[in-house]
Amino acid sequence: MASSQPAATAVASGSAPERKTRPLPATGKPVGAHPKRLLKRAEFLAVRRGEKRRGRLFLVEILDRSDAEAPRVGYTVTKKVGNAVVRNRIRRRLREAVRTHAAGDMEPGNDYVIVGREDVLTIPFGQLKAELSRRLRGTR
RNA sequence: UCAGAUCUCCGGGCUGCCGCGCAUUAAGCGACUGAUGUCGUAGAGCGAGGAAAGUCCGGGCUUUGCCGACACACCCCAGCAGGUAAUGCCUGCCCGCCGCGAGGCGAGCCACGGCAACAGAGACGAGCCGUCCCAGUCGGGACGGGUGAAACGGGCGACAGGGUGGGGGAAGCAACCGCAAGAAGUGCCCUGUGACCUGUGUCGGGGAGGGCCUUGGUGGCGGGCAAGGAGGUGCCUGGCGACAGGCGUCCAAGAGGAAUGGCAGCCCUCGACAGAACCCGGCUUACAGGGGAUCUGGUCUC
Repeated sequence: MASSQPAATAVASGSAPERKTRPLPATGKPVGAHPKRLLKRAEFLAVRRGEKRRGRLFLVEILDRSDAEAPRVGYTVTKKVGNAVVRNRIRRRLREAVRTHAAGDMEPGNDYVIVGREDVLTIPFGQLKAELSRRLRGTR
């Protein structure tokens, strides 16, 4: 399964590529804008047919829409990971990580669905950003 | 000072940067439009809870039904009196049980049926032993004894069915209304000899279409929807109290697959349960830690 893949442990040890596609300004201010969202159930179901990249923190599904429009992203947090407060916090952390860091790593014409797992709640935000950015680029 | 009871309040704070939702601006800036304007942007403002939860009760509101009356069915409630828009909620009192106490708990109508281990002669209807009295035969009565939770006197609201009294039409914001779009097809049945009209029936009244099967769809925009209301609070008046009345004063989340977040720094007691979804009133359940008031029991000192 995903948790047994060496990629997950590579991130935990900090040896993964740390190149930032959107360098932070000298002041350390986070920047960026939210990408377009996926909202409808049919859209989520469509993305399930695409490429799946499993990981310790989340599962990423990617579907190429074969057009040049801006990338879109949807978030899924199942009830299995916790109550409403926990699910809200996981989704918000993922959204913030995408906005401040990983949005530039998404390809135009693609739809992304990020399924958050429980560890998103506790991992340091820097690791979350790096892992998310790396998984969206597809780097192993 | 310790232990406890009841009621009540709070439930991380501050600063900076970035981000989100809502409304707003003597129309600041930009774009579009013939135009009222629309969109973007920029400022200042506001932005989850005491339980927002469970969805267990009660209402508002909406629709359904052409309406009204009565009966039945179904569901709910059950000491007495009161409060409330209303309740299964709240208050007072009575009764029962628990606690030294402050207090706490109660599923508390009626009659009938049923049940009671072990022990015990005998357990819901009878009677063992002893004494005494009447009768002086059968027998009847009183007191005492042993067993037991309970023995002519009760118990059983986590035993069952029944009755009485009181209350209730149903479905729910994915209700519902408007706009746009889509679909409105085919066959059968009943119908002015009255089909149909809330679960059923009857009566009065209304009344021209009503129903079944099949097919498609589960969707878009706006309203409902938030400056709120049976609202909180202070004082006064009435009341034991719940509460009511009067005067003053304070309350600006409003999404729509769903905003209230992320990071950094500092501080403390190091942060529990937990996320508004039409709106209120209750109940129940979850909860780290802390504050206040009143009261009870003990201990110490004077």
